[in-house]
Amino acid sequence: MGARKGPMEGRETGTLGKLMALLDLVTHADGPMRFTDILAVAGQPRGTLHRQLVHLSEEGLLEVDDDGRYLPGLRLLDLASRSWARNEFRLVAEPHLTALQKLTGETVHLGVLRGTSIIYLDKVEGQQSVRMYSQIGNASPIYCTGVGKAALSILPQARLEALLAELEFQRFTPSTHTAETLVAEMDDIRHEGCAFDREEHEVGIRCVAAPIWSDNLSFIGGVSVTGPAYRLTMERLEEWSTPVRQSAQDIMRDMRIGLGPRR
Amino acid sequence: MGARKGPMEGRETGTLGKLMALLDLVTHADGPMRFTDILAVAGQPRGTLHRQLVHLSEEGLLEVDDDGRYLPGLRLLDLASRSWARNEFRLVAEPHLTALQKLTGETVHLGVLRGTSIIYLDKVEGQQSVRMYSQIGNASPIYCTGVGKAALSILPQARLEALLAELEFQRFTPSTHTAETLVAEMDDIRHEGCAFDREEHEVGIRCVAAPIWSDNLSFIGGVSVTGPAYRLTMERLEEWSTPVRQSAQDIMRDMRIGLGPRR
DNA sequence: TCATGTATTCCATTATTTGGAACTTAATTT
DNA sequence: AAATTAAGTTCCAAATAATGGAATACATGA
Repeated sequence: MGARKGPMEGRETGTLGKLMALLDLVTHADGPMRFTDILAVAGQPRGTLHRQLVHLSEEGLLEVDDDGRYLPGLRLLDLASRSWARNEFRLVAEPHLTALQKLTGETVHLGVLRGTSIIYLDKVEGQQSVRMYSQIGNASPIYCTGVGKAALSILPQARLEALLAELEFQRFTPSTHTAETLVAEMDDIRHEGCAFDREEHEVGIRCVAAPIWSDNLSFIGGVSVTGPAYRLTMERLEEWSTPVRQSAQDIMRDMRIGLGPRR
Repeated sequence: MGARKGPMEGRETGTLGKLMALLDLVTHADGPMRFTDILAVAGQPRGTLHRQLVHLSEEGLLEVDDDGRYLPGLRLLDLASRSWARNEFRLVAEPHLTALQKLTGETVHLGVLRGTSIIYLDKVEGQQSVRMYSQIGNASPIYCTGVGKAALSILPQARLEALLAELEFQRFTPSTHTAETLVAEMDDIRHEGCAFDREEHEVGIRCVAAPIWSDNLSFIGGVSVTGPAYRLTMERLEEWSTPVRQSAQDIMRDMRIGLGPRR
């Protein structure tokens, strides 16, 4: 296949890139990893890997438990809490998310397109079930979430195709899209101004989402209302598409004010 | 003062250390920074700084807005959400935090000692005021928070002194401790098994906290109940010191089970 | 004790980072 | 519009840090 050396050939971040790849590896694992476990999958020589792990640990990006196993470090929490607290999109959207939650009584999400994933930036639940923070920061597939499909719908054709080419479609439920059915639905979404998730990511969960974007498309996201299928019938979902679209509009309006005249 | 080259001389993390220092600088700033702003404070030559910023941005640790200003990147959120979701201390403690919140009706915090700060790992509020995630991940001073003082109280003398030597005492309220008054209170805390925050960090906020530690002191943290002074009279706080201490005990018991027999 | 799996250190070689200066681009003034 | 100043980017020889194979230390259990 192709003569290129590998995927992501453009990325040249030197030492940092290698260290971040390793950090990702350990962070995305199911549990703590011993040195040998990492050695088996990291494809680095012993000496190199050892020094890299020591450096990451000394910086607090990884931690070593009493058994010498490596796991994600708490320094990441501190860094992320600042990233989150200062995110302008989230700050502007917050009151609208709360209002939408009160109106519908269901869970409201705010997400943003990053690469080929949706990253959730905020979540407002009704009967606060104590599970705060969860979900926030999670990277979810773009092709089977409401926010993801809404985001796709406003991409210009070229960028859409480029993105689709990078996707791998995994089947989560019987309704999960394939490349073909996803493309087929795009026109509907563009026409309606909102996207429905009909149990495409998780059985028993439905959602309606509307896109949010900046004038120059330098960023694209969305807002959604999510809930169990027994409460969120398709009729109810249609009904709520109006307030969801309205929320998206309101957030966009406030962002323009917030940013002021460009320069 | 002393002949050492600088603080943290032991840390030798090469390229990573320099990049993380830069990441911290931008992340801890009040707002987005332009290249020149960073240049003025980073103490790095133009060429070097530029490449570092490009590398951090390509990895998603920083982002560049439409005006070319740098701010914390969302990659941090993804990394942190995994660090948080998998944190064993937090997972074990969670049901106990919820129980304690229900019993007292006030806000419950879980924190862990990291260096000279307390990092908050979880928070359970009553009338969930929608402000989820906030506070979690925040690094707070050790000498004027309940959890911080509780953690200090179980440190062995040598480690306590080493830590105190590194602290700079900032006066947040009229009741904030100085080095002397803090040391003086230690015996009380050790005797009582819990620490009170008598509006030492924020006027109008009181709290009672109990320490949590592992057998070998490889980790130290605490649990606390926090609330407004008008509700949390000192009598009420004394009353709740019992369930708080009990929660700490329960969490420690469950952690030992969770970790299993050491090896 | 010895055997075995695991983690750490060493150091000559190799690759990356460094930083001053030259260059490009954008914004501001005359 | 041209000139001036400021802001950001690129270049490349020298300095520095990362690499990786092999030797060494450490832990565990027969």
